[in-house]
Amino acid sequence: MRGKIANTPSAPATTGKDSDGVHKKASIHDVAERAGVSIKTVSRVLNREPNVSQATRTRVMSAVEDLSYRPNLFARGLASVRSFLIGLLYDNPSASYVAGLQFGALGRCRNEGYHLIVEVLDSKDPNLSKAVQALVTESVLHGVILTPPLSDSPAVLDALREAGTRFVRIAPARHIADAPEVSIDDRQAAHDMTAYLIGLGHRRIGFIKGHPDHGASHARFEGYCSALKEAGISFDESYCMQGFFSYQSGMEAAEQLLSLPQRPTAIFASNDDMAAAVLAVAQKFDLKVPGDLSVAGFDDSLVSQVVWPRLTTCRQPISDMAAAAVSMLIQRPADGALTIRRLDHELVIRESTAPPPTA
Amino acid sequence: MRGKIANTPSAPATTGKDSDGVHKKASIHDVAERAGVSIKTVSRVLNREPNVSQATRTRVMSAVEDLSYRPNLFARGLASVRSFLIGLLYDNPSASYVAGLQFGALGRCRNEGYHLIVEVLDSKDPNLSKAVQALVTESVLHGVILTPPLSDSPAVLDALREAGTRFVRIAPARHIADAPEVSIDDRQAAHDMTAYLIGLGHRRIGFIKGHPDHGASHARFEGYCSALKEAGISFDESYCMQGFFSYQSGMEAAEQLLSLPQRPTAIFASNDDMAAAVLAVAQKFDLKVPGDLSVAGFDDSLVSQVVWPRLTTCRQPISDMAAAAVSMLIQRPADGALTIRRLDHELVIRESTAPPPTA
DNA sequence: TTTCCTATTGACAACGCTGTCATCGCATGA
DNA sequence: TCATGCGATGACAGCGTTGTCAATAGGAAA
Repeated sequence: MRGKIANTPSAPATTGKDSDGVHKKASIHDVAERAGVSIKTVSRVLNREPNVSQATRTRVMSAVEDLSYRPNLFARGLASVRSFLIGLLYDNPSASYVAGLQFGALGRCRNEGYHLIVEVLDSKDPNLSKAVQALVTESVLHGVILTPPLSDSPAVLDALREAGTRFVRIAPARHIADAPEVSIDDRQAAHDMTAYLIGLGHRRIGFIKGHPDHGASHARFEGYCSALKEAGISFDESYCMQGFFSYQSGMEAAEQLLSLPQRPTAIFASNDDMAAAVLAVAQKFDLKVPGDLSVAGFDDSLVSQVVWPRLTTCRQPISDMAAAAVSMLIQRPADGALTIRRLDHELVIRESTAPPPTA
Repeated sequence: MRGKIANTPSAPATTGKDSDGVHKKASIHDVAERAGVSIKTVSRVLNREPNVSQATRTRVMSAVEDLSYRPNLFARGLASVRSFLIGLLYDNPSASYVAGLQFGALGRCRNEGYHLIVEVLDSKDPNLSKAVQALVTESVLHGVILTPPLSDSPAVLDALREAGTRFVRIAPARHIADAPEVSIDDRQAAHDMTAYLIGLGHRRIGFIKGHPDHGASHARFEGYCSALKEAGISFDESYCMQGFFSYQSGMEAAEQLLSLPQRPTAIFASNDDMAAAVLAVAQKFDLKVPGDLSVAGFDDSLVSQVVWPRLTTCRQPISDMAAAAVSMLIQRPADGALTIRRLDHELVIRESTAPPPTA
């Protein structure tokens, strides 16, 4: 306030401003002084520790309010084990997938007073484990969220264990003891979708597999097979193409499927991007969707609603999964060591599927 | 090494492992001891400070290597002004836009040894400025990157200035003195696209505006108008629809445009999502693209390649923009106070545009 | 030779918080 | 009445860095 005539009415607080008009941040000492207690008591209140009288508690809280005090993240992290920082590691799957995860994680983080630090890793990098190690030693994360295909990378997993950093794996391929994960039941979901197509009357159902490095790919394929089996339809290898979750790979697979002498009346692709590619190829083959060919995807990503006809797909609650992962990270391990969290999927029926042509 | 027979040959390092097999992190003291210098000298080497002899420098570096030491982010942030943490603030524009920005920012951060902390804000939130303030006081960010529509939010800008936090705005609507920004020339880009359509022979060109809160929206509209004017085509208000960057809004706008008695032969939408919607509506109206109707988008997002026909669009180097923003944040303000950084756009011609039908 | 500089290095105090342990006051039970 | 226990509080020492300032050595200048 020096050099200025302070004619402002006694403002909400007397947080000092320096000559630049920049707020000086209040520290725990300021709060303590204002509340007439020791800094330790302030710390107690802020961390909801027991053994503080209600009276002091309110007094401290109002001092906090007045000074708009927020504890310094760095100081906290340095002094205690808790760091309030969660890492989200990914290796560039589709934009919408990452964005969805991130959104869910952020929401939960905000509620809990945590922050999210994101990091891209290259799962093909030979120095992957070094990179992970560097990351966690440097920035003392409370825990990290692993997304596919990182969820199943031994290098990453080992590095994290070595460093003693907690982690949660999203949609991993394999279960690992003591490695918490959250996923949907991909097998069941793919089963449901296939069964739905069969229910429409389809018998020749093509399938485009996902990237072999992604755990979900295998599960989805199994689900497809089991539904066929259940309906007494014999499995035909030529109806199964290897895709890689990319639009491009979807096109190639679709070209082959639709060139078959007895072409399928329905194609189930392991994700929406590839399903969208099927749509494009169908147009090229002059096939009407869904009149001549039904197409189903997986993920319920933006793409599925942006193409025409809109895709029948399977919605997985990506945001909820990420939120759950954050919660698992935050909650102390003691609270019932629930290591596998499975969320519900949902079939989303749109215009790209219909009964097969009555030939 | 207590309680174990150390028969390993003198391994890369003697980083202690405790009984859980978890690496104890090396601190600057360990490095100092191993190199036979004081911690301050280690600090000097790590921060590339002058006045350290080459000999000690190498000695320290090899100790760092041996112990795979990485300085603790929190301690650094606490002790110095530099924090190595950059905030990316966004308010949920399209997934691909955010993902692109984030990717670019991450790459540059990694190179510079910085980390990225992401945060979602709600630009409609009346407590927005409080939220920003809380964020920056709490976590001592080196600087933040603002994405539209946050780039133009007075609440955010004021809160940041008040807190003395540096920021860079991505694609803001208005220039503000001393507020660094990075953008493309949206006006010119839209001009180019419109001119391209005119060049194909189109005279009735519909336009779908972007969200009015986004700065780029106005600039793109201006570019459209100026290109028309330049070609001597009179501006027709009924060919201009208000959109909001969403697929839904694109559909509504397209419905209206295509219902016009004299419908346009080309439609230029302010982003790809809306352009994709135009494609869908065109199909509903039984119009062939590009035979009966040309469609152009903006952004070169994934969507533009996933629809059929693929969209002619304008690529803006989103990743590069974010990377540039990071650089601007990191580089000291003294280094030539370059506050506006403008990157190049690029027209991407695909299958959704062609000469108008020869009626 | 002596003096002065400069390049190199180190000791030590922050930074803002939490953990540990000591202290105080008051109610309880013997 | 006095010891005992417990709830409430505070003093103080770190956490792992960087900033400040002092100390030392070796070379140039006088």
